[in-house]
Amino acid sequence: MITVETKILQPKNFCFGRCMGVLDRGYEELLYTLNDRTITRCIRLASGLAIIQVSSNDNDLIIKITKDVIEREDEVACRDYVTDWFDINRDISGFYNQLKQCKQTQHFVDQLYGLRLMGIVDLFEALCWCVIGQQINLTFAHTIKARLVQKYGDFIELNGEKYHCFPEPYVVINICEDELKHMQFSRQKIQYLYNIAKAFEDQGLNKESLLNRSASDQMKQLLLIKGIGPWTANYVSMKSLRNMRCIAYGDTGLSTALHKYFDTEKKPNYQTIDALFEPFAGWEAYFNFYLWSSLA
DNA sequence: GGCCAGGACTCAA
DNA sequence: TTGAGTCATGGC
Repeated sequence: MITVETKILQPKNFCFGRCMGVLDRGYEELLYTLNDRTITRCIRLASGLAIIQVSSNDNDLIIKITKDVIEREDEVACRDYVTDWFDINRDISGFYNQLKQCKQTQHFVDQLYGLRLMGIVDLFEALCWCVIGQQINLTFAHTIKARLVQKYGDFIELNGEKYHCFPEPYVVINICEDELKHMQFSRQKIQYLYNIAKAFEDQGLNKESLLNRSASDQMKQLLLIKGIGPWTANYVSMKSLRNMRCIAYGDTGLSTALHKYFDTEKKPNYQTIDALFEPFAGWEAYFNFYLWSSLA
């Protein structure tokens, strides 16, 4: 194993610590570890698995890459990964301008300054994570995800520590149902996970082809999979496909935040939500994300 | 013990 | 197209 270091210039309106905070919510999590202002995780490159350790100084994000062999394209791929993960290449000053116009939420600009819409780069992982988290509490959702990752996710070791990736679709398809039941996945969730994995393996679903389609086509494509409903399609569009015009309608956290800041009903309907999001046209996903983050 | 949780599905009317 | 029932288990 060898290690090389590369850097990304931090954009304006960026705060590494705040971004890290989103990842550090006290849940059991095998897909990354946080310590000493560094995030470490395993990622899957075209040339194999790599470990990246992301930290920051005043001007840059610093990425240490550890891998058996590191070519030039691996460095580029790692920088691309982190750029996507932290949503680096987006100028969010337009969002902040809108936020300042809204008296109920203008304090977010200070409270959450520099926070980026942290992504889930791997589309398959994003979809599975949504299904796992549907209608169960997040603590338990993390627990059963960790069981799946620990048993079936590829990993590499660094300093005696294992770093896992989320399992690939062909792996998930071949896990027997009893094993998933034993991990306490419900029958419904098991079928939904199989459906997603089959869409990737048998029907050629992948992130690159989806990104070549319009946002509404992306939604239609995702909703064809049994187990993917409006909430999941919007969440994944926001976190993985990076469509900034998504709202997680029906989300309990979103309802809680809107009730808190705008005195809506406890579960506001579509019309109410759309009206409140209207000033944030083009930044709906960020507004949604900031509303979530403000509750943490 | 009861209600709720980062929902989505089926089925009836 | 809308509403009730179902899934399924941990956290509080």
